[in-house]
Amino acid sequence: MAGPGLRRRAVTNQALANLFREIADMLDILGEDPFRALSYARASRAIEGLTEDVAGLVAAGRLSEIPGIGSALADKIREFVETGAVGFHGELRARLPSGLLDLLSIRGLGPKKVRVLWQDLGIADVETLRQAVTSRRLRRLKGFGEKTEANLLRAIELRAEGESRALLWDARAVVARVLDHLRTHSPVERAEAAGSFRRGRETVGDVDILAIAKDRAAVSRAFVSMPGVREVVAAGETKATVLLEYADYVDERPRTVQVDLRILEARSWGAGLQYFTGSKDHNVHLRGIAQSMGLKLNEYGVFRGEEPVAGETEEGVYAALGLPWIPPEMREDEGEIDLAREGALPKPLKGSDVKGDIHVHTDATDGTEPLEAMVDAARRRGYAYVGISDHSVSATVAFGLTADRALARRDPVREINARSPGLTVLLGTECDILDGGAMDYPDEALREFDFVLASVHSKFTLPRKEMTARLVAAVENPHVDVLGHPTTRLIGRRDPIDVDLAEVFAACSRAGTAVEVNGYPNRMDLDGRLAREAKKAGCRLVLDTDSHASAELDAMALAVATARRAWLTPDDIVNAWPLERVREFFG
DNA sequence: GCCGTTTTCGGCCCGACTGTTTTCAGTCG
Repeated sequence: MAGPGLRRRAVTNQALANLFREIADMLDILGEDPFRALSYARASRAIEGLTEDVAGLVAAGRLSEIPGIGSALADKIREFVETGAVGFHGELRARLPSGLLDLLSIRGLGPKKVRVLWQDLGIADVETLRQAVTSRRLRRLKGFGEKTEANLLRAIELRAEGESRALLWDARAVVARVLDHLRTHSPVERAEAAGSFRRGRETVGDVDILAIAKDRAAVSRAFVSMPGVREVVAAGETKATVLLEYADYVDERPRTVQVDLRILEARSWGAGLQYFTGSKDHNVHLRGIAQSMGLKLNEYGVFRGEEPVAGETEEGVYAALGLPWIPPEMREDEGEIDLAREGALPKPLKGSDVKGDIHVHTDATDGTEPLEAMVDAARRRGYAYVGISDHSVSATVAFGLTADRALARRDPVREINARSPGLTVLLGTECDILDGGAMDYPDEALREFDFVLASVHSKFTLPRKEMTARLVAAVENPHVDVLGHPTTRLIGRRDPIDVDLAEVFAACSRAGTAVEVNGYPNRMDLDGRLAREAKKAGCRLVLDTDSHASAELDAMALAVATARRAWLTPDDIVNAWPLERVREFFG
C-alpha cells in the first residue's frame, strides 16, 4: 500500500467517513483516550449522513455547521479535501501491524480484545488468531475464557463462509421461510422484509425482518428457535439476530446469512419500514428534506418538535415530506426524489405486466425437464406465451443442437399450440455469438425461428475492441432479436466481459434488437443500472429467466425487481406486450 | 476530540446481550 499522500483517494464523503472510522478504531486499539476515539466515530457518522458534499462545505467555509466537528477535525477535513489523505491516519497506521484491523471484522472481537490479543500474544491477523485458539492459548488471557475461544473459532469459520453476500434468489427463499415460520408459529400481527432485499439488489448482505406483535417475547422466541438457525447472536424483545443456514442455489454449498428481526410499535410501522429499507443515501436525502421543512425524520416517525406528524404508514411518511410513495427498488438517491416531487415517477412495473418468458431451456439441451413440462409450468403462471430457446451447436458443454435438430421441434410446438389455446409456444434459439461476431447458425436457419436470442458463451477474454465489434456485429444481424445476458458475468464467479456497452446499446437501438434483463439467480444481467443505460440509449428490453427447470420460472420476480431498479415501464419491455406486438417486433 | 456552561472543566448515547466475573466489561447495532 502506498504511504500517505502517495496514492490520492477519491475525495468523497464516504472515503472521509471511512478514514475517520479507522482512526477511531486505531485509537481504541492503541488504548488512547477513548473519548477522543468517540469523537472520530461520531464525526464519521456525521459525515456519512451529510446531504452535501464535504468539499463544498470546505469551500463555503461551513464545516463548523456539522455537529461534532470542532477546529481539530475541521483541519483534518480540509487536509483531506486538499491532499486526499490525512497525515494523522498514516501516523496511526504506522504504529499498528497491517492486518490488525481485520480482526475487528470477527464477530465478538472489538478494540479492547484485539488490543489484548496483540499486546499479550502478538496476534495481528486472522490466521494467527485461529492457530492460537486451536492451541487453547487464549483462555489464559484476562477477559477470555473457554467459551470465548469456542465462539471465536466459530466466528472465524462463519466469517470465511459468509464472506460473500447472498444471492437475491437465496435471500428470497430465506425471507419466505422466516415470514412463514413467524406467521404460523408466533402471534405476529404483521411481518415484512425490508433492507436491500426489499430494494431488489442482486445480492444481500443481511436480511431485515420487521414485525408488529402484542406478545413480543413470543415472536422473538419463535424466531430464534426456527429450523435452520445455526446460531443465535441475540434474543431480546425488541430485536433478535440469528445466523440462518441456507444452501446456495447455484453451487449448492451450505452457507449462512444473518437475519435481523425488529419488533416495532404499530404507530412506527411505516417509519420503521422506510428507515430499514434505505438505501442510506436515499434516507439521508429525505432527512435533509425533512429538516428544510422544519421536521425531523427518524425510524419512529416524522415529527414537528415533539409532535408526531406521520409514522404509521410508509405512504404517510412520504406524504408528510410532500412526496408520493416511492417504490423501494428506486430508493438509491439517483434522482428519484426530485422526480417524485415533480410527480414524474415512472409507474412501477408489476409482475402481472409480464406476459411471457422467452428464455427457457428444455432437456433437449442442458435443461432438466421436457418441453411439455416447461410449457405447462408457463401456463400455470398465466403467461400468454412462452419462448423456448435451447442452445445452438457450438455450446457443446450445454449439448447444443444442430440447426436441423433445433428446427425439427417446430412440429411438436405446432401440435402443442393446436391443442392448447390461451398459451402460445414460440420456438426460438439461444444462438452462440462466435468470436468474430458471426452467428452459430446460418441465416437460412435463423430466419426459420420465431425469435433469435444471441449470447456469448465462449472467448470471454477478448480485448475490449474486438469484444465490442463482436457484439455489435451480432446485434446488427437482421435475424437477431435479443442480445442475451450482455455482460456474461456470473455473480461471485466470473467478471463481466470487457466491452463498450454504450456502443453495443447504440447498435441495438439502431438495429431494433432488444437487450436482455436475465433474471437467472447468479446472472442478473443486465443489472438495474445498466438496464437504465440501455433504456436511455433507446433500447427495448426483455425480462426473462434463462430457466433450466420449471421452478426457475420464478426468477422472473428478480428480473422484474431489476426492471424497477432501472425505472422501466411496460412500454419499454417487449414481453410486457401482447403476442401480436411481440411477433411484429420479432419480425 | 467536542461541547456546554451553573464556561475553561468534566462529561461524553444507549439498551440488550454475553461471558467472565464475583459485580461488570466488552461487543453489537
